[in-house]
Amino acid sequence: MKHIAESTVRRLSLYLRFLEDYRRQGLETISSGDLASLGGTTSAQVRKDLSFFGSFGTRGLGYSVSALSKRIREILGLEREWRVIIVGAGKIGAALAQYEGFGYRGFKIVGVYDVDQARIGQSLDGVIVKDQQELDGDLKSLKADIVLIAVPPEAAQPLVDRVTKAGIRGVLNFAPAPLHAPAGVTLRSVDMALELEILSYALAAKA
Amino acid sequence: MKHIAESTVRRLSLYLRFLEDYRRQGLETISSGDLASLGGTTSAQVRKDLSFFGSFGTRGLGYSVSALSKRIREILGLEREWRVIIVGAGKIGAALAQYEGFGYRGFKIVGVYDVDQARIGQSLDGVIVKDQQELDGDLKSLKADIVLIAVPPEAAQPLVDRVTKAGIRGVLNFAPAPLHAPAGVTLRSVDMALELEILSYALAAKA
DNA sequence: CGGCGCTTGTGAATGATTTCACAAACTAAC
DNA sequence: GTTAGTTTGTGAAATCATTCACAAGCGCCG
Ligand SMILES: NC(=O)c1ccc[n+]([C@@H]2O[C@H](COP(=O)([O-])OP(=O)(O)OC[C@H]3O[C@@H](n4cnc5c(N)ncnc54)[C@H](O)[C@@H]3O)[C@@H](O)[C@H]2O)c1
Ligand SMILES: NC(=O)c1ccc[n+]([C@@H]2O[C@H](COP(=O)([O-])OP(=O)(O)OC[C@H]3O[C@@H](n4cnc5c(N)ncnc54)[C@H](O)[C@@H]3O)[C@@H](O)[C@H]2O)c1
Repeated sequence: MKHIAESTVRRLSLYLRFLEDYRRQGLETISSGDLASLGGTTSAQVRKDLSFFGSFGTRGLGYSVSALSKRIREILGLEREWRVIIVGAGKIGAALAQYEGFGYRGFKIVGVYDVDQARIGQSLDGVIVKDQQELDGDLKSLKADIVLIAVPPEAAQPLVDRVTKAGIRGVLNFAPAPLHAPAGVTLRSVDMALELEILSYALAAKA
Repeated sequence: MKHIAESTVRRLSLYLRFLEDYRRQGLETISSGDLASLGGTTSAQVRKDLSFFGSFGTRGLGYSVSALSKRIREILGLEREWRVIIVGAGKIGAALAQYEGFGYRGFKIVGVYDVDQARIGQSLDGVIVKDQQELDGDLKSLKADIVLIAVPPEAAQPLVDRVTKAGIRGVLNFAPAPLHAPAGVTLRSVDMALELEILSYALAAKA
């Protein structure tokens, strides 16, 4: 398969949301134009995105909501369950652990870890916070696929090294630190302060 | 000024972090190669990014850490303070309200709002949660520049309409909903479930 | 003070992504 | 069954972003 741009994958994920809204409304077909106006893009963009993976539509009609949902789910790897571990049960880690938006798409929180004795033992939405010393063993025994990093920035790189050594191939980081992972590991970062700075740039540029 | 790509702005913001690390270490100059290896890009990319705004370096030597920091701060609009209001004092809203990473860069939380009587009156790191009925008036009296949306998805679009009507021109949204804002308003969304789905795609594509 | 070595700044080239534009394929209506 | 009206799928064109490659500028050393 040819390399697919991240922007395309991001949009596919959005299209899936819109498809689910349509399904909830009982609609059976959707056109590239509909998907485009919901997603703030163009119909040509939608069709091009889908065309990388095949042709799923019916000319004159559009796309079957259920068939396209299913296909996008397959493309994104969402037909399976992904087992997720959160490290750092502080403010953001706790919020993530209790976030319903993950479970809904097949991301299951199977463990939460911290160093702080005061936090260990706490229950976060059914998951008990465990001591980070148990992390290395649990990564394997719990068959974790993905680790979310919610520890202070200086603890983030050692943690990446640790979990990748244990075989983890997907990491989503929330600490504002420049991280590096070995080849074969996908590491993404969400940086909220950075998002605000981009907003700041846009606002400052206007004035 | 020519239009600057978001990817460039995002990198500038990263460079600023690295410059601050260098300053903390007492280093006075930094080369495009240094910035590049910290940021996982190339030295040509760094120089090109900076060249959109002028030429700040010294050939043979590199960039003055303090002068370049200052210049990037100006470019990003970070010499001033931005007044931020958070709407939704739930799990993520509370975490954001208490996040130190914002204040550090001149983003000051001046108010937090909710509908839930149980949450109103709570103190989050010094800021008292107020009733959302007071929001419209406070947006002006508190001179807010930016609103962070941390309410359930269905409440997000009405909120965008409301705050933009009150004159807000910058919105950072955390709800997984497709939002639209009038022209002149910069609206960005952070969507964590989407980030996990992109990760899912990458992991699934490998296997 | 002259030359060496390093690093910048930037056009030109390449590569990636988006948009355009239209033939082909289908539905629905009559 | 024919036709009018849609909407897809996709090459080609246009735009946007990154990388290349190198002349020019500057510090430093002798
Ligand atoms: N609070 C937010 O809204 C927010 C937003 C964006 C990013 N972040 C980032 O997320 C990270 C956590 O932020 P927070 O606000 O939740 O801070 P926090 O201090 O509330 O939580 C950090 C937690 O990590 C734990 N920890 C530290 N080292 C650890 C280790 N080696 N192993 C396991 N656990 C460890 C601490 O005990 C603490 O409970 C920081 O890097 C922060 O910059 C936070
Ligand atoms: N928890 C997370 O980690 C997380 C992560 C990503 C995104 N989100 C998104 O952020 C939003 C909030 O999530 P949460 O987990 O904090 O949920 P939550 O239920 O804990 O918080 C939502 C809060 O918003 C308040 N609210 C509802 N309508 C309001 C209105 N019109 N005005 C003011 N306040 C209002 C509620 O009273 C509640 O306190 C949701 O859209 C969610 O999808 C949450």
